[in-house]
Amino acid sequence: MWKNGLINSIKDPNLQIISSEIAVVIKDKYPKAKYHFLVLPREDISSIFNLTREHLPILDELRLLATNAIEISGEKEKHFNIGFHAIPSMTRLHLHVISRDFNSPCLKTKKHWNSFNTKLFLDYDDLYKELKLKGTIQRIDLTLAKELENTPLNCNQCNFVAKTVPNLKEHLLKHIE
DNA sequence: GTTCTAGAAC
DNA sequence: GTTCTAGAAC
Repeated sequence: MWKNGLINSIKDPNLQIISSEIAVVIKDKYPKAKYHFLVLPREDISSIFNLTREHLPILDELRLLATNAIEISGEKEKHFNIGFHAIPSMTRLHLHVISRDFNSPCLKTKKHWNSFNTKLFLDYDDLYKELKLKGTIQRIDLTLAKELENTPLNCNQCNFVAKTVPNLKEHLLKHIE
């Protein structure tokens, strides 16, 4: 089943960037930017909705490995989005670590873009705070989710609004030196 | 999550 | 006529 793809990827040493006793960093199979890593716990936590306060130390570890992976890439951490999808498709909790260029042939749809550039993307710090405060992560409202998926294609680096996905991708190239 | 592709949009 | 999006996949 495709939903289990990530769990198989963890086991493949060829895909691993770095790992610890607690978690593993792999390259996303379909990277949506120049750098796109996933940080997954070894513990079988299926998604953000299964998290409790007991897992806060694991989140700390995921965040630490995210920083390590970025260091290996040679880029600056401020050029990355670090967080979780509010509506994950694949099982096994995974922290996205993605460079803000979004320059990749695998970025193809409006939903792809909006999943990283609207409230469909939960910043690590915000999720961490919610978990600490409430002890659980609230599921996003389905109607709101649909609205967010259909948000106009706003550039993440200026106030340009693209008409189509190819139009956005062409525009994003201007922000790359 | 992706692939495929019908038909909408241009 | 070509580009682009969006829904089914048994």
